[in-house]
Amino acid sequence: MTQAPTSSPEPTRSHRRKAQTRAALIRAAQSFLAQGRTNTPVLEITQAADVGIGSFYNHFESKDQLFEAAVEHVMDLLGAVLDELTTDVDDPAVAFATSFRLTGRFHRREPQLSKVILHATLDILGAQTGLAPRVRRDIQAGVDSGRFTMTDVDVAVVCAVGAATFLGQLIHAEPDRDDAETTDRATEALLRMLGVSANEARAICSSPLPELQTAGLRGAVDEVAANGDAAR
Amino acid sequence: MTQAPTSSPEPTRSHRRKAQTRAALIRAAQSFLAQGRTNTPVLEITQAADVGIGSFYNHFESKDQLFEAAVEHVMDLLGAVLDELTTDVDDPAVAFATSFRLTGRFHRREPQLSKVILHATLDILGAQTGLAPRVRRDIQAGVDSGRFTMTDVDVAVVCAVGAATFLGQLIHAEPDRDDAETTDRATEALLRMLGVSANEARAICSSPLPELQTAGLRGAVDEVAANGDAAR
DNA sequence: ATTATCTATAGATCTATAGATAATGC
DNA sequence: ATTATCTATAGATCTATAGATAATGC
Repeated sequence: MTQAPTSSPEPTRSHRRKAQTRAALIRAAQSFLAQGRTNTPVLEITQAADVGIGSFYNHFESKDQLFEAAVEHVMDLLGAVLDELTTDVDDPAVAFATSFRLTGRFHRREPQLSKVILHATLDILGAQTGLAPRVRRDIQAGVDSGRFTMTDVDVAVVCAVGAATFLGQLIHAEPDRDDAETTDRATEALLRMLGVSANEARAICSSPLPELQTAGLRGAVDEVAANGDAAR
Repeated sequence: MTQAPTSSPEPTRSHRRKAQTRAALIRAAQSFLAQGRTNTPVLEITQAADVGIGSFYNHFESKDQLFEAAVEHVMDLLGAVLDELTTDVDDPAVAFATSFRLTGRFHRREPQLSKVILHATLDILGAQTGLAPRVRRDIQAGVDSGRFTMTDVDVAVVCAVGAATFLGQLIHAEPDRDDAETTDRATEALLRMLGVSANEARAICSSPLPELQTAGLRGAVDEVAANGDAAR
């Protein structure tokens, strides 16, 4: 049991229970979202979450609002994972590559969470969290420092984020495919697109990667005590 | 009025009227799909199509089936447009670039149809029609002939189709952006990614493009006589 | 005679709340 | 005393069909 020294630790037991109910609803919503079943009745969602239907309306005004929160939660989680594993990377090319390579592996490691993101494709590009803002930051830094020769940041971001998203689709569609190898090839291609030499791109994408660890971060993002996971 | 010498010309008047009803339902479904309003009640859809609700069940078994047909219709239209304008292009790099550049312009030229595709993102990659199969064909040809040095076709397709899709999002999100210029830059970047030299990529994307004409093809794809459009 | 359309609506389904119950906080 | 939960359900909404109407095909 990782007892994370998490952000807002919800002082009272009542608060913790409320947060658990909310987290259970969000988890249930994610499982339906991952299947694209967005017209699932509220009652069915609350049953999957194992809470009374009345509790739903204590937390959310509508199903859309719940689904929105469920997507945001995954985006925040992915963002937290990427930040956790890319601190103190100075070279923008390596920073970009690391985020991209980790995201590719995330699709296989956390298929349900990945599918939540893929089913909300239209939110990815403009989101303030998740992969897109980090890709933008790294590409901008690479352009500013002259590391990248492709200077249209908007276009570069669109290509990279689109590729990351569709890469997820490919990884889900072909369960036998080697996700790491496929992802690294895509990363390499994108680095070349950005203007990194073929040799260097290959070297960057062959370098070791920090271990993708999502489980420990869930609680932190949920702002829910670790025992929330036991219910699953 | 272009009286296209279209495929199945539906001999009797009765057949033509039936096809019109179906086309009206599909057009209405597209306008809701473009807004992402997939839980719109059947009655509201039939009202938008200006047909009785009973007619819906003459043509489709469920709303999902209608939406599926509506998406397929757009994919077929885009596919027909691309084929129309890329016949007798021999160089795979030029063929790829032409399809990609035309698709980019399609987003601005036919925003509603484009949005139908973007809201069905998860269908794009695996579709048997639309951009994806053409991109795959051209990239495969380029790899086979040695025109492209990037040899992982699956990965290349994922990057290109993802970029084309998210490019559409960008073009819709920023109405003042020059769609042609933005698209050509993305195409150029992807050609470099595939292994075409920077100079050549630039030359290909600066070369003239056939005029994108979608209106004339709608009827053909609808398999509906030209007067079907008058009702709009 | 056949076929596609239309309107009206029965019955199914879903949403959102009222009111009861149980637990916590002070 | 307050707060979050629960169950039961009124009322709203939606689906899908029955049966009537109108037009075409032969």
